[in-house]
Amino acid sequence: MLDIRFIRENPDLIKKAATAKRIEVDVDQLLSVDNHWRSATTEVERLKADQNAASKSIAKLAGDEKKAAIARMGEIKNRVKELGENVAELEKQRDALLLLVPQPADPEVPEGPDDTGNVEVKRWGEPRKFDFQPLDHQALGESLGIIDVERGAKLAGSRSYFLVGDGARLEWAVLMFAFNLIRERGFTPMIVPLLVRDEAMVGTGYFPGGEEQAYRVEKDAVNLVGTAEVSLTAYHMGETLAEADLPRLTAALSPCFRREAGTYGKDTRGIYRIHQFNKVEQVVVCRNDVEESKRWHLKILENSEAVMQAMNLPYRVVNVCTGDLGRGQAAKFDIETWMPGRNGYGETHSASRFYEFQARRLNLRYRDAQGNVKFCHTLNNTVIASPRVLIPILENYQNADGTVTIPTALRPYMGGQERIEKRK
RNA sequence: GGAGGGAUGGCCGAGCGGCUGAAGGCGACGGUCUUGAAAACCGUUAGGGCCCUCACGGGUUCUCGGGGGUUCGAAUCCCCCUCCCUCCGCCA
Repeated sequence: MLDIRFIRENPDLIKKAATAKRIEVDVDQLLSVDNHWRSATTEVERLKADQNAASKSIAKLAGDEKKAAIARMGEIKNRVKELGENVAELEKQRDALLLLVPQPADPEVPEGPDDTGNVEVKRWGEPRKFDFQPLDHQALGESLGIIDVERGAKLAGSRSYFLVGDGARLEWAVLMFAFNLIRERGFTPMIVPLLVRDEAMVGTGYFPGGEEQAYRVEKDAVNLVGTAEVSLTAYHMGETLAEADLPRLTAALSPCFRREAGTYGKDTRGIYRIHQFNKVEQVVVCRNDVEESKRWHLKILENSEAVMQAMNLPYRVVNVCTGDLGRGQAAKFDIETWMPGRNGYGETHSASRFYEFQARRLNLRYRDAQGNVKFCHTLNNTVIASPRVLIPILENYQNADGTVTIPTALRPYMGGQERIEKRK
């Protein structure tokens, strides 16, 4: 959410920013409703001031004089009520529109229509040259007996899967490796609620707009999170922190749930795009300082690069273009990892910075050294998301005999095991 | 799931229809005192919105868990919701 005052003063900037992001928003409608709301507010408040003053004087009166004064108040009361309802209605309309206004992309974000406009900014590692015909993760997983998509679909529908034996163990290994790494880098490990109220979804910017992507438990009016970002970022929702408490660095290991509505037929092979996965997520809540936000953005990107480097997986970093940014993101870097089965890079991480966008919605603030209350800045990035990351691991580490070598960084989490062989 | 009790400012805690945006205490900050500090004393100490102002600041309104209602007037009365506590039941 943006400051309405900023929007009032810079409507054209907001319109341009929305166009660049390919997000439809009626700024003129918002400002018109806002204008009506402001004049109506001024009017009601004038009336209420009269009312409050009269009430005070009534307290001092007695007898007939008091009765007469009270009788006179009836009319003003009705007008206040009527106008007050109007103000409340306008405010509701305004707030609904305000939630749709996007955070403008930062100047260094490339302009572009969709992910084809993303700009590669870094490349690490060399894609492996195979001297045999490599398999993709699906074929590998099937032949090794560690990924079972067919049975997943049987009882849970498409985009569901089982990990079996060393597949399940590899998943836990990669998650624990990442969870430990991020802890060593100063992030407090957390286990978080996965079913959250609408407040948390709205606060982090997923609602309104993302309702179709979330599983909802209607009976209890809660939603399954698509990422622990929601719970971690909303952790201090409604609080005013002390500046000394910032930055807050947290990380969670959690299941994530996504309906993937509107993606029928896309990425249907294997476990690339699925309804349920596990992820270690890192979240930063810092002071209201653009330069500091940018520094943290690079830091959380580096944290995740360290994970991929430790596993020696080739990847590239892309600066996500305007058209591919979400409503709240000022800038985003994706890490795309080399996946031989796709003969290309596939997204494995997404590092976002929001400035105040989420903090305003969450009413997440801090008191600075001068005693001023300000909105925090928030950022987040994937540390590891699995089983998607099993794709590059299996595909890059496969051997001619059909086995898969386990990356050395993960072996301590698999009892020292060095390779995955066909399950007996 | 059933029966009760509760939610007040940074914290503790009083108030239980008008004199209360809120006593008192603690904490924090500023000052007096002191070579310095402590103690003592004095003072300051919530947030949001709207209007005026270049600004300093001023006016006004809202906020005592959240929403609605009663009333000329609500922290105080009524209803709904959320959360916390106690007891009973069920259960990983």
